[in-house]
Amino acid sequence: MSDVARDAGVGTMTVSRVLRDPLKVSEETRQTVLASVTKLGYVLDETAASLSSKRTRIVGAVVSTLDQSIFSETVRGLSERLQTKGQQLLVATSDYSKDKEAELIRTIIGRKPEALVLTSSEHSHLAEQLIKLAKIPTVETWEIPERPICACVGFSNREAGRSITKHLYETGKKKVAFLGIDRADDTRGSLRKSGYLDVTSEKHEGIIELQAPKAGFFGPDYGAMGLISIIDRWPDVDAIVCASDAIAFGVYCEALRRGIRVPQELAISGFGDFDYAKANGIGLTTVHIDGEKIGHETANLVDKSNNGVEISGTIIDVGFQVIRRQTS
Amino acid sequence: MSDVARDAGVGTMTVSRVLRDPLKVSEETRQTVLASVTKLGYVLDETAASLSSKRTRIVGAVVSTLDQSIFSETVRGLSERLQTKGQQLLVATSDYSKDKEAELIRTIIGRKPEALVLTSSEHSHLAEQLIKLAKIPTVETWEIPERPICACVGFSNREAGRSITKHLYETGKKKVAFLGIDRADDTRGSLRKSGYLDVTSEKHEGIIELQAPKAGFFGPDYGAMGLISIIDRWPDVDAIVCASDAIAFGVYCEALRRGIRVPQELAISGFGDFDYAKANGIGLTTVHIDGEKIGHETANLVDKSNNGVEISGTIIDVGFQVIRRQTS
DNA sequence: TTCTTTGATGATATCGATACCATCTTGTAT
DNA sequence: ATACAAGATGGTATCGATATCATCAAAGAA
Repeated sequence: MSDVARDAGVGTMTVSRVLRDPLKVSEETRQTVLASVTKLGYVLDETAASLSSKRTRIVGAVVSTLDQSIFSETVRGLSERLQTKGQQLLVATSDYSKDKEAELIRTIIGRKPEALVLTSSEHSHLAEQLIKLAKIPTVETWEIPERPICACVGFSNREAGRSITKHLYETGKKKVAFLGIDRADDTRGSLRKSGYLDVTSEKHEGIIELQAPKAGFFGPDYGAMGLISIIDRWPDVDAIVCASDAIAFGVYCEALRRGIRVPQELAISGFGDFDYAKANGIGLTTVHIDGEKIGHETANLVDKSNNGVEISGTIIDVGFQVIRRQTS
Repeated sequence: MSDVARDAGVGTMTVSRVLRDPLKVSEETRQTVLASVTKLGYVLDETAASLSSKRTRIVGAVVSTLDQSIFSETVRGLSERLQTKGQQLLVATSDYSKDKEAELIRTIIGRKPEALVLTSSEHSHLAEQLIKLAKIPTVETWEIPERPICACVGFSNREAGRSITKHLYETGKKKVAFLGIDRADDTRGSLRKSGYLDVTSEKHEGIIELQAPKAGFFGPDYGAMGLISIIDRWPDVDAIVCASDAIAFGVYCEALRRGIRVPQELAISGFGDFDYAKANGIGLTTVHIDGEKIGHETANLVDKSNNGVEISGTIIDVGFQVIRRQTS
């Protein structure tokens, strides 16, 4: 920066102002300085700026996974909107592990982010402690926790589970099963299951929870496998609530292969409403979640917080929507 | 840090060593210091550390999109492996725009990343200039550019386009069309088209390139729309090479709805081999790319570069694989 | 015994920007 | 003509770690 200052014949503070707060500098000086900046190809060092100003302009995010489109829409929405506010996103993936999440949070806190975004709603004790100690505004997403750490943007996974299950019963189905993946630290998944149980409680039609991910195994594989198990154990099941669209997709494809008529013989519902579920895809009955909106609302909260607004306690419910398509 | 030093009764340098290079400190002192660290909940300030040591431990990545699983696997593989080396990933999405990419590169360079990863293979002049001036080791991915900026990890999209087109002809198809999306700055997509043209050149069966993304329009929608256009213009087309799995997916679903028999009446091929294309999904004939491997190899290169190895000129070809499934 | 080596530790300058305060000019009100 | 406000600019301490060099003790070699 002092090179630029020398070249332009001004002090470093003036250069700094031109780049950060141009209106505080006279039009003439500004032009001279900008000329030197481009001439020398100077790029401001944000590392030094962060240290000095105590504004890092970094927002940290720990997401469970980026593989399924489910969170990547949120990440995109978030990142996109943060960029317009001059903030940047530091992303890490926890693979649905609370311990890994805590470790990542520690690392990220070292960067002194101005906010932290999490896609999980339950955290290890260590993680919560770290966040509190660092006093970083935090937004939990994709669920509304009973006792949020700070703010949250999400919806009730349990209520969503209830709604979609009710829907299947309302179409006249009698034996509705649930198919999910049993991941130790995936609270949202089990909340959806709870929702299913709320509705089906006494009847207890059938629940299959496949073991946690095997290497090289994907949503559709679990769906195919799950359908086989269910038919095997409860031949009279006539509808399946799946914990995700990816699983539902597998169930649907396997049903097609076996010549099972959907939805006449078997109704299928998913969760998330990804692109392939939509009308021009397989036409899957599912629960629509606006992942991008979650990202946008989160970015708005972060921005508010940066402007000095206390966001702790804020709860934004983006809701969900049961969408009936051809599989029910 | 001086708080910790005081609490432990040592100098700040000793605390710094305990955290960065524990072997340089005696066992006893190390324990005392670590005790103070946990007691005070101290987390090292990476911002200050970066400024002082000139090692930011940040790697920047500008990806075209995170929506389609296509790049997110790469991002995951990259991020995962970088984390084990103590590096963190700063991600930004360019939405397939060269100008936006250049702008993002400028912002990221301000963070003084130790390496830069790009998913596009063609860049604006400004972007290349910035990278060269900043002298940041850069890895271009998902293609092997004719004249790489520095290093690259990818494969030949054109060759892949050729292979999949050949495959369709070899199954006995006579009229093979191409269906893609016309995005101004998507070089990889047009390389695949070139590959198709290499094989089909004189016959020129038919090419449909739909207009660039409309809001709320997704891969499957383009596929459905594209199939209709193709049938309309060239009723005798008996195979379609799609520029992506998402498009192929839309074509397949639309074909099902119209009662067109796949592959007897119409063969369909995709590109990418996403989860839903696999055996337990729709069983799509496609070109398999190991996105995660691209991420891993890229991380390895970045690591080498950090250890002083000059990576400029390195070309890693991860290849591709035509996979025949039920749609051809 | 003396000299050298090795390991552990500390003092201090430094990284590159910005916060804060001081200075100086110019314009306007009295 | 004087006083004062407002705008433009610069000097310097500072953010919190680390690089570098200095110091000192203990161990081993001559």
